[in-house]
Amino acid sequence: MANRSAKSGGMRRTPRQARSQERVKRILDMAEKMFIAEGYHATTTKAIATAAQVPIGTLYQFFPDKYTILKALNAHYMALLHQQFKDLDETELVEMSLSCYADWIIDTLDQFFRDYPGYHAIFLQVEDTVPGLAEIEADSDAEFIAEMKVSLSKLAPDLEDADYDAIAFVLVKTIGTLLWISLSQDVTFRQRLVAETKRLTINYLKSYL
Amino acid sequence: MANRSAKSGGMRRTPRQARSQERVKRILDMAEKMFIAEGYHATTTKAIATAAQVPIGTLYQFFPDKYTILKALNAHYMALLHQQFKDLDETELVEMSLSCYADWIIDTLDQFFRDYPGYHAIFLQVEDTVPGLAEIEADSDAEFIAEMKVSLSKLAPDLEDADYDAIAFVLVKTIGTLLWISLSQDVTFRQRLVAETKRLTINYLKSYL
DNA sequence: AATTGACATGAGCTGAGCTCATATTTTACA
DNA sequence: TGTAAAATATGAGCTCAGCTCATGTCAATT
Repeated sequence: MANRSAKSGGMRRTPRQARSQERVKRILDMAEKMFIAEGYHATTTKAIATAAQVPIGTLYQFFPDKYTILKALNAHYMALLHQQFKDLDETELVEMSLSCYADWIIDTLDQFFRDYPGYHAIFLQVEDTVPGLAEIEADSDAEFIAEMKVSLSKLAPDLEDADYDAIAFVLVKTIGTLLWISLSQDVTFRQRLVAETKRLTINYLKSYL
Repeated sequence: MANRSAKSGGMRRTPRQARSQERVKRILDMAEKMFIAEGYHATTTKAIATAAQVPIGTLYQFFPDKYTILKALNAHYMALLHQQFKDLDETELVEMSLSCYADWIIDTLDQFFRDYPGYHAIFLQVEDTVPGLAEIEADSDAEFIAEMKVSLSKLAPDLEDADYDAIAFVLVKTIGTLLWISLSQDVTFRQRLVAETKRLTINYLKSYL
């Protein structure tokens, strides 16, 4: 795994000596393994320190808090992902069609998720701050999806059942996400996002007619 | 506010007597206020109990844990949202165009968010399990958006700057969300979702040409 | 060899979530 | 109305996770 000790994001003290750099690396590696295996919340800082063969005090000498360990892992994964996308800027972009560009972006992200399953394993659990809340929200979405399926089959017949499943799933998740995010934007951009959500939705639906 | 005491989702004991129902209502009302004002994590169960003028033991007699209080609030909001959508099924759906349907769905959700700002206030903070992580992820997305903006302006000139901003924002968030969610689905549906993401993206982009 | 600053250590502090033994109130029914 | 059973009430205090800090050891620089 790549050298992480150079990263200074939020760290309390940057390890200068070789031995402490080694220790920081061990802490991060063990934390990653344990977050994947047991989950972020179930993994205690004491357990990380023990697994990394480091006293708890040493861990806190470098990391001000438990969060920062997770943030360091996130930064690491994000750097890996950025690396994947750098490749395009190098090649000739101009000759590419929009379709190709879209394909390339999506395939690259999809590939990243498959290459680094630890990213999903860790941050899926982190999302679930409140044990069971994510599941409940998924159930709630499932209801909306089921309702939209019925509406779609009336508004646009002649499609396969699997199509309605896919379309309703995509729309519920997409619309929900975009409008949710729009709430954190300033008014102007917020209204634009609502308009864009409609545009996105309508053009997607039209492609099925 | 609507009667919540009837909800039994995850509650340890269903209050039968009027006095305890009143207390449960007070707990939920105070919890909601405090979650909005101070945030979920910063609000302690002791503080909720004190504000609701109820001993801590009483709170835990009805709610097995702090999470369940939040889940009850979520269920309440989701019920309100479902209520909004029920209206459509009543009216004649068949005569509606797909465009109208999309508009209606999006406007309704947008209106819900405006009608109940507490929902966003509470669950935005809950998302931020790890203080600052959401911000970091937003920053990371901002980088991707900036890069995509450059690519788009090369692939599809003749658009306003604000257009590139909106398109890149929408695509980064949408593609990221859909592919992320797809990881939790079974293989068949997962592949379908990747295909749908491409379809969604391409049709949206084409609408700008 | 000495001085300075980086590094090491783990007992123990803090405070949040939650329990449980005991007391009181309400309900059910003869 | 009396009484047994069930529901409700209570808060001191337990557990345990995150984190601190006083006291030391080691490494680098002169």
